[in-house]
Amino acid sequence: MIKKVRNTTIKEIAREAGVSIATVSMILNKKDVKISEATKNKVLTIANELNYIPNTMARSLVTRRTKTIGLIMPDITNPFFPEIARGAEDRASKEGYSIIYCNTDDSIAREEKYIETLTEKMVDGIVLAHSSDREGDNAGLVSCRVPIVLIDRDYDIPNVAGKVLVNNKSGSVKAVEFLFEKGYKNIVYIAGPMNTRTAKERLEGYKKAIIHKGIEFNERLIKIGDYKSKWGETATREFLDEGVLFDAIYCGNDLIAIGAIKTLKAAGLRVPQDVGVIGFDDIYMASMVDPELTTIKQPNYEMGYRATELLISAIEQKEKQKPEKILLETKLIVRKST
Amino acid sequence: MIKKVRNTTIKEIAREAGVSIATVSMILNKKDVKISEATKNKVLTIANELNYIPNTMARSLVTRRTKTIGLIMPDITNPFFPEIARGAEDRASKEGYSIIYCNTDDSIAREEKYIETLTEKMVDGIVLAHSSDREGDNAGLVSCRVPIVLIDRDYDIPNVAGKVLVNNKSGSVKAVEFLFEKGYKNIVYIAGPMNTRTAKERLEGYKKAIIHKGIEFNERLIKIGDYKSKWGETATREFLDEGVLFDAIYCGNDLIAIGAIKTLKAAGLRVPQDVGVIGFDDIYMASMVDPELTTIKQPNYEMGYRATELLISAIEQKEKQKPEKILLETKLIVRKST
DNA sequence: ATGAAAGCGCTAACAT
DNA sequence: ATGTTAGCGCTTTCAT
Repeated sequence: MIKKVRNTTIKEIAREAGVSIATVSMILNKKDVKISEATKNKVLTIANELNYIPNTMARSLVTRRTKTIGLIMPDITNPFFPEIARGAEDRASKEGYSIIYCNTDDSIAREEKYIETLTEKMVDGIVLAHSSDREGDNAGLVSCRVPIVLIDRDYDIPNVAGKVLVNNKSGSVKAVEFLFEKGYKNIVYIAGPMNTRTAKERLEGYKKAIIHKGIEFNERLIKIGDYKSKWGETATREFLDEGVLFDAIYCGNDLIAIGAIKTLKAAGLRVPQDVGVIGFDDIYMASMVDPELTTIKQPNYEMGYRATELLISAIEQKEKQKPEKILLETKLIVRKST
Repeated sequence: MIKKVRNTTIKEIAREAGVSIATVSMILNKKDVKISEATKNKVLTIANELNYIPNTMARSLVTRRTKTIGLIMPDITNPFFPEIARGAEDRASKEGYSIIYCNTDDSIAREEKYIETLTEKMVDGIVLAHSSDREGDNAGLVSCRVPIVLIDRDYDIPNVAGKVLVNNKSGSVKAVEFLFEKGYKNIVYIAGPMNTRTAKERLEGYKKAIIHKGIEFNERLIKIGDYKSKWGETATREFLDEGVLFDAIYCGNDLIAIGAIKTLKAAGLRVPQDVGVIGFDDIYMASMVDPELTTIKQPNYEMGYRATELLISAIEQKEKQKPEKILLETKLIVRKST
């Protein structure tokens, strides 16, 4: 192996300065409760001259902390995650923490393997970001011995130190109200699968908004399926075939919206002139794929940032506190051409 | 601080098995040159029962290796990098390495800070991915004591263990030949800044391709500017105003292409019916922003993957070898609607 | 105000 | 085939 040049050690500094290693250690760690200015300066100068860099391994071995955090997510290549990752890294580096990042492709096996690896590497905590709801099957997490902060998920495991969630309900309200403001009168909703928390909350928001507008809720106005563009196509087709009166579609997520637009255009309808479409900017970050599309954007950067913040505070807390839950608001990103 | 549950140690295993810690260590590290099957099994069983997880800190302290790699890039949020990061992580985890990732925003100061942090954390090597060419100013890198693999850059520093580059010239040839195949006859080129290696190589490729087609190269056919969409707009405007005869534009990168298309459309020209446009899928990953756009895509995933591979081999090599240089080919991604 | 010494958990050379 | 031992570089009581 390529030999690594050996670093200066506190031992060398101690010898050079004519003091003990304990003294050097105290000074370098600013625990200089009772150290004379003279020796302090001497040691600091020498450390600087010798270009001293502390050996984190040695330190971690005794302190049992590494100032490293694990970030587990399905796939950094999915446009949903880079912002989360960036937010996490920004917050972490601010506090001197580093981030080890891991892609699981949503595989439980890989997740468990990573949790073990991260444990070996002695990370101080883990930020966990999933793409989809997934209940149960958290064996790996449950046995994990460091604090965990969940992003966009709301179930309980023993070591959750916090959760950072998105206010899906208020996001839905924003979307529907935007369509009303734009002058659309009859807004239908294509929802995702109701076994997911997000879909439930988004539906609630839709209902709330139309009822608030004085419109009676009617089952015919919504269609429940999955978060795929194919479903957006199908559902839109069904609305058209059933002769449901609508001039705008609110979509449970961006994939559904993409499908809906496709069907509308195929049917000779113009978007947004004939039919308004808006969706939750969810999986594929439609705002990036089509900067012209109006969407409800999730605060991904902030999620990563706040989650990491929560985690660090849990790590550094003297006492274990009850898990904190942060609810972040979405942002309406308006189609430029409207 | 929240107390971390203490792990099983080899000492405990040794006591339990009635052997010495050295024996346990050897067995667990598969350096079991001369260990009886009996004790080997006994130790392995006990280790398993006790749910033993090695303490990487302690190991690293003596081996001086952490099985961790640093990945330094400008910004994971820039669509150019997630694929690189994913490629790197895939290759790394295959070999049991973890990746610490760092965003520099192309700031030298941040880069140097990260190199110091990574050194403290004792990473075994660094993969460095810049967004743009940047000559000189490599103080931080030069003094770095672990092997470095450069992505998409070709300058020399003492500890480069390798470079993974893109074949820009052949990529240009591909782009121009594609336009010829599509029936376009007069292809002009809007280039980026000639102080960058990429721009130089791409221009060479353009020249080679049109000369190969039997067309005489003429300075009026190219315009040199920068890698921005504004420049794409301006240059296209100039071509039109000067009355240069063209039916296709090859753009030095995707931003330029976006600008070019904008100007063409404003001038009432249809793309690709009236004018063909193709660009190098460079900074903003046009293929993602507009899946319909034909582009020359850089092999980003592969860059990350191969760079990490090179790095690992450099790390594990007994002898230092001369830096390896890998040249990767681009891929033509054809507009779906053509 | 400073030093001595124990030990974090492990590897590796050397004994036996 | 297995055990003994000396560190790796640092933090942290406990003395002085």
